Amino acid sequence: MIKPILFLLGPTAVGKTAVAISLAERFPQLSLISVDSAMVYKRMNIGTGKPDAKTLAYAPHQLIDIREPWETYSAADFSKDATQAIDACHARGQIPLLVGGTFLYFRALEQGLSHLPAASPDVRENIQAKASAEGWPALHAELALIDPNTASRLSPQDSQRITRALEVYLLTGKPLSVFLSEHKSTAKRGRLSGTVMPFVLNTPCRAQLHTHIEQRFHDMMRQGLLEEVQSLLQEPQIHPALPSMRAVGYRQLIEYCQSNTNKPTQTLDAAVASGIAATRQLAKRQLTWLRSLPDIPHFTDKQALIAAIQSRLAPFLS
RNA sequence: GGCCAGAUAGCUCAGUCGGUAGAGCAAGGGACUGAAAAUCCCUGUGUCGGUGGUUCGAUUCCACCUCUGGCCA
Repeated sequence: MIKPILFLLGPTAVGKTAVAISLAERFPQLSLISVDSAMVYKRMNIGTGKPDAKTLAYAPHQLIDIREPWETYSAADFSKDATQAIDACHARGQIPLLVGGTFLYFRALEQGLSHLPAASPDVRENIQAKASAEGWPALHAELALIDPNTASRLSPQDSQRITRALEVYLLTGKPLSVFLSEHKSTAKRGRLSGTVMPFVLNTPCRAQLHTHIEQRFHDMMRQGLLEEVQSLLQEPQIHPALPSMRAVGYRQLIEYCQSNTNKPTQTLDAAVASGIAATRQLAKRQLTWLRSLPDIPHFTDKQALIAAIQSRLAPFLS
């Protein structure tokens, strides 16, 4: 008996959520699971394009609102949570539909991750401190001594990956590249208990996506995105360096709020414009992921996509 | 109407003491293993406002014109 696992992926602002919700309305057997690194955060609603409370009430999404904004979430957390959610879903006799635009999460879920140590805030803090004193190239050089393989594929400026590679070594005494090659040799794929059926919702053309992005950002502003950001900033545990606060739109409005408290160095219009640009850049990176993913059926029309998913699903809907 | 300052990449501007030009941002392509809405790599031909003049050669100097700001009437 095949257990289907639907994937619906696509760039931001193409309307994935709308498709997922209309499928969920049509087929009660479907159960939605969000694949989104920003929607996991509570109280980050408008800027993440999260469905509103009313929608979530009749089309519940799992893996939304599962973290505080000052907490972290990771591809590994997602992989574990999503696997669990999928299994639970199958156990109830439902079909999971995973929707989102965080491609690393999809990949981690489908291909698995190496057995690496979890992030350590202390270690990262030390690395960060050293970097601000000596610069990233110095740490890159240090990495080259302990893990030349990893160092050679990283830019001397790639703060995030240099941090991670050093962290893995400091925590285990083993180079990251060794972990990665072990994973490759054991090739533990297919730990997902089910058959992945992926679909892509794409835009007919880039210009149209850009238009949607711009309109959507203005809609978010009308819905009170600035107020949402301001009220998040009120919370004592929240500060701009958090991963959650670096999310597209939030980061730019935070910069505006902060420049504004000291001296008005930036206009709100400028902040909005740079938020829109950041969203376009996100979409561009997502499109790069999509191009690297072979053989997934693409749709630019929502109705056609819904019909395709429906027919793929037909054998499983009794 | 007069005077002054501008007009150079999609935007903001730099520059060429005359040898056809370059930054930031935007944009495009790519990478991606516990922060991924993150982090990083690569990509710069544009009637240098228009028309004439000087010159071997003008985006650069000169004249006129057009447009935009500012000041004076």
